[in-house]
Amino acid sequence: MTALVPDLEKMRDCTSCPIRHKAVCAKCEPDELQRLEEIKYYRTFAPGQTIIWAGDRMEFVASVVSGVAALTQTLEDGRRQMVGLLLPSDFVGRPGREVAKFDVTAIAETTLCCFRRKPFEKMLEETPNVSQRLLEMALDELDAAREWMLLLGRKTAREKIASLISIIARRATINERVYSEAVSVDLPLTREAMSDYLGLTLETVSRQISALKKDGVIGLKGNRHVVIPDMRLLLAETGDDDDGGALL
Amino acid sequence: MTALVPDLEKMRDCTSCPIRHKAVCAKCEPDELQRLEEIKYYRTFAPGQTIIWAGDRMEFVASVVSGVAALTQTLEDGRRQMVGLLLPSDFVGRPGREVAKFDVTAIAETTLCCFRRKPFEKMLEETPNVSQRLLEMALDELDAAREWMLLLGRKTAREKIASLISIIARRATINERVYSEAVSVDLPLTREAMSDYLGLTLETVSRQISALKKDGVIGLKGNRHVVIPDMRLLLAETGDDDDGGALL
DNA sequence: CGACGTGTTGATTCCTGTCAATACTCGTGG
DNA sequence: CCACGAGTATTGACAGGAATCAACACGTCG
Repeated sequence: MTALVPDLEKMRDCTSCPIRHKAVCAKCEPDELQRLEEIKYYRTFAPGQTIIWAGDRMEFVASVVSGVAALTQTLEDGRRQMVGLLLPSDFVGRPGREVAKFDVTAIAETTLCCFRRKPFEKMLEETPNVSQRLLEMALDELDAAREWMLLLGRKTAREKIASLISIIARRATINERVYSEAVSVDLPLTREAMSDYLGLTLETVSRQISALKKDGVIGLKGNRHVVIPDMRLLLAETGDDDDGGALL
Repeated sequence: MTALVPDLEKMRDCTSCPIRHKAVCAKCEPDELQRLEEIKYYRTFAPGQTIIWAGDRMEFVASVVSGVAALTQTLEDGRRQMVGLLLPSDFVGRPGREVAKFDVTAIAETTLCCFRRKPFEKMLEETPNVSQRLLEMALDELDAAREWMLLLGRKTAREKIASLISIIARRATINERVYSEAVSVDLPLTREAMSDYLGLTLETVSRQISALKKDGVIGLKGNRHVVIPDMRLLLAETGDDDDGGALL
């Protein structure tokens, strides 16, 4: 496991950062990177560890460098909904807000590149390359959130599962896009995390995964590894139109 | 009705615009406003009229000046989900995207202040006052979308209705915040539009409204007008914690 | 008046949640 | 080495809430 954790010492230098060209700093010039380096520090969280509690004062904003984290909300009686899945290069926190609105929890071991909030907000004002990149990212997030609203509001349990798997598969195979060939993917989520994400119970998640397996749409190798014999079969189960619905 | 429609001629001048201090132009200096005036034009849409179809080329982005519009998504078999409710000062369209991703439909008579897309994108790059304001608005929208995800994924039909009414009531009474006194509100939505927003059928919406009425949580004056004898009663039905859940 | 859009209410079905029992996986420690 | 336990996952029985199908009421406009 530790092999996947970045060497924090080496990463003081932004130029060798794995998310350099995708994160909020993507558009920065060398002198702007230097300013960022002055206000940044790294933190690593263990799986299951809470990064931020809703209601906490936000001392920093951050980029996810590696790992997976969840943005969740909870109703007073305990019902929980994941409202965002944070992957490497995603941004955490909301500039201009004092107090966190959502819980942030590490799902896998997760390393953040944190920026002290106040200086970062100052940079936002003075550095269009940062604010413009953040704007792009926020608009992308907004589109993703809206896609997810369709899933939560209108899709059946089976369609939700098929959508989730196809999204993960799609992201895992961005490069090797051989459409009709078998693809195999690791689910970075437990059944419970999936249920939080999809607005279902974990029992229903489990049942629908079993059903998709029984119907030959997917195969299972262990609990977290999925084999997709024919992506088109899976996409046909998502309820989206044939272009795959542009989900993420 | 026409009394509510702004006089388009008078509004060539941004300084007298009703949304001047809330829309994407809120932070602009006089010279920047002038640049905006050069690329803007007004359009008015009748209730029910489609403003943009998903898949259309986006020729413009816009601010809602008056009225109400809906951002919706549709599954191939016709299931529909509203993913945004656009009120005066809200922004329509996504800079940097060629093709619209969602349908935009006028619910009431709606006037837009449209900006030709290409020149607007150029301004975004050159005018931090615009891009920073748009960033703020996008982050607010993102928070609202995430609140809505909790509602769609985890709330019961009754809680959804109570949440919707309390949000509308809250927005309608921003100034006169006498908490325990009766409030009355107009719902700007049909039952069908509510069902699209809440991820329910219109029958369920109707039934739950009747149930809340029977339980004395709300009163009805005609179909579109709601009286709330005690806001705390209504808030207790939303499922949120007692602070009202910060929904919008 | 009749037609249409809108809204209400009823009967029934079925999908998903709930409660509960049972496997499986992976460490730890005897 | 195996037993034990905690965390995770599967499966079953059952109940309940919302969807579906259908009939009917209300208001407006021609």
